[in-house]
Amino acid sequence: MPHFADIILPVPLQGLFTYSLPADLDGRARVGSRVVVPFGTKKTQTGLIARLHDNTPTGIEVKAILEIMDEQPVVLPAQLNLWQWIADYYLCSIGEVFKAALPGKMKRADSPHVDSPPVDSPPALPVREGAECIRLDERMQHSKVTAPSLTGRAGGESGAWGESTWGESLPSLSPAQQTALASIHAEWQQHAVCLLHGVTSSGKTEIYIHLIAEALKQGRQVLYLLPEIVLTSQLTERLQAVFGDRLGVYHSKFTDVQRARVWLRQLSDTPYEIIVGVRSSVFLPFAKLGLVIVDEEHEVNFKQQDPAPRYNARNVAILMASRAKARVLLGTATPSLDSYYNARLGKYGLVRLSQRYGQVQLPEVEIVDLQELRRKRLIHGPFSPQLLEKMRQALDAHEQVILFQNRRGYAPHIECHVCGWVPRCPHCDVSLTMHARSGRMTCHYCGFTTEIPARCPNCENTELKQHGFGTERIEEDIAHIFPKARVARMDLDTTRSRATYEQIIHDFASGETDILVGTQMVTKGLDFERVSVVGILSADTMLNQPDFRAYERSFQMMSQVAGRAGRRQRQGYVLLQTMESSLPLIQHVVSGDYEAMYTEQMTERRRYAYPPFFRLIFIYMKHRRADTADHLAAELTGRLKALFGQRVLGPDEPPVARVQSLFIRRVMLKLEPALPLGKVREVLLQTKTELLAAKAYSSAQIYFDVDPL
DNA sequence: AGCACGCCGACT
DNA sequence: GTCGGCGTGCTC
Repeated sequence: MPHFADIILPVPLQGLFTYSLPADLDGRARVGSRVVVPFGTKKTQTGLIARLHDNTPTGIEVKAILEIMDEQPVVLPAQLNLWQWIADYYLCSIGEVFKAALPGKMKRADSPHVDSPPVDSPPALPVREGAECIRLDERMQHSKVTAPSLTGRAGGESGAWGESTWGESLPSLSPAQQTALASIHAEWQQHAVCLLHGVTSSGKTEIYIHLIAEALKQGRQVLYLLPEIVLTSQLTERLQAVFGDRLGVYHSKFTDVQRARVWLRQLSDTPYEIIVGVRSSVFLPFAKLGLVIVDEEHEVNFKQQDPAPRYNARNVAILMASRAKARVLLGTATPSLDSYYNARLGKYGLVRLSQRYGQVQLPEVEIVDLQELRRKRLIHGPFSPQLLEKMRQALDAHEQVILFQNRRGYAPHIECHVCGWVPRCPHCDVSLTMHARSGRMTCHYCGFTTEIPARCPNCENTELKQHGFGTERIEEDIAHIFPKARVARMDLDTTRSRATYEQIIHDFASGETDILVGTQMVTKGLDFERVSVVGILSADTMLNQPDFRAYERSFQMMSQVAGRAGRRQRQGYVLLQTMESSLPLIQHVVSGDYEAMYTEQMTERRRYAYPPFFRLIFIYMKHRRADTADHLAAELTGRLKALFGQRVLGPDEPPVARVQSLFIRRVMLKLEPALPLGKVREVLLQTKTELLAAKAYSSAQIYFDVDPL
């Protein structure tokens, strides 16, 4: 009988914590079970058993585990290994991974018992909070379905989704799709990962459905990753029509209880065979993973930005799949340079689908030269005469329009007409964005808001000048220009709740709105049948981002939003407004030439030693005092330069150098792929620990962003 | 990250 | 006289 347990606790501290196992509990202790332990000054904290052993720790006062919450593990050994890999690779603590992985409900010591999942209830159903709590441990009692779990249907109702039913409802494939499907199989003979480069509207989803059905037939599970929740409803409907209740959905707009249910169900004898979810679904337990689909694989959203773990779910999924001997399909119309490079190198298979489904033509893209229009004084607001004319034609023909402007709010900057005063966030180094609807100015970094002043606080002048156009302003202007058109706006401000964005999408899909104005949300893979015109109002806001990926990302966003035009029957029309009409990248968007963009960008990446040729690690430092942040950054840079030489760049200030009253400094590490990461990791963590141990820097924060996006 | 301890400013 | 600011140190 082991006497000690090494516990993972949800704290940003390296390592595990050793507790003693009281005699009355030791028979119940399992690796992967949750425990309640005393920690620090806190009475209780929920942790997870990572290891059981008999090595008496030295030099620390060992406390005893208070309670074991589970009879059976809630985290599988394979998951624990994955957590450790994530912590190592992304330079964070395993406790931070634990925190991100487990649904909140399952991490709380005060409510250790989760509603047991009624085996058949879909997670989307509203849950009666506070309904009778069944012990988690009893969940196994629900799995008295005699049928084999993975090959048969999941759940207790009879017959509705028997094999013949769903087998017959598979969508038929066009010759091009059939060829692609066969090619994917062929590539999978050689490569675990296959990249499906299929133009927008080429029918990738039908191919996915066939692949899913095949995996299920082999008794394996499928993980279908999507970059964003917005996309789940449309897709879920399509998949549910084929696979019914064998499908589970997992994302953050579901309640904790719903997510906990999905988790527990995946541990039961009757798990969902297909999980559709956003990045956090890579943390779910899979006993028999056979296929991972990463849809829109190029999306930045797969990388978690803020709190740690700053992991890339696409890459984690690929690793997971390789460990489970599962196949991976990366699908997109605009591959990330990284994935395309891997395909070119022969690390991934590559399959192309260059025809649109049903012979629909790719949209015609017309460049609108904003410089010329300004010079000739032919444009005042955000709309060119060409765009307005196309919109008018579309509306007259009862067709729809999408307008893409990658800025929310009303006006990104306002300024006193007389003295030049600009309202700024008191906590961050940014100017406030004006939101007209709420009558307030808001910081898009920390959420600070304040009323729009009636007069300049500096010179008392009442004229405040607005610069630039956000989606809110676009929406308002459109309402004036086309008073009869029904306009909707889709951005962070209008989609706070799941219901509202589903409503917006539903209304547009069903033709109840004519014009959809939005931020990058409208560029994602949404299917609308009657969109004939897409307007990209300002390509320049994307192109001018101070980021080496700005062009790659601009190409992706513009190509994706262009792909929303003319999805059925007729050719769509895209107007691309830009100040830099002669830029090669703009030409590549017009000609839909991914290869040209790839070749051009890869030349730049190679020349300046950026990914995919080099691996990047950003080291961020934050402190409430600017001088301390500077000193720390200088000290860290000096130490790293001594070890890594030319690979260290900086320190510099990120584009927004102060957020939430903390000054931010940044050091960039460019590492050649051959460099062993284990050693680098050790050195970085060591340096961090040493610097934070110094009294001057003890209240600073240091963290790493590995493979930043 | 929390959380408590501890040492200096404006308040009933 | 004390409430409370956040600097400092610790967590098996």
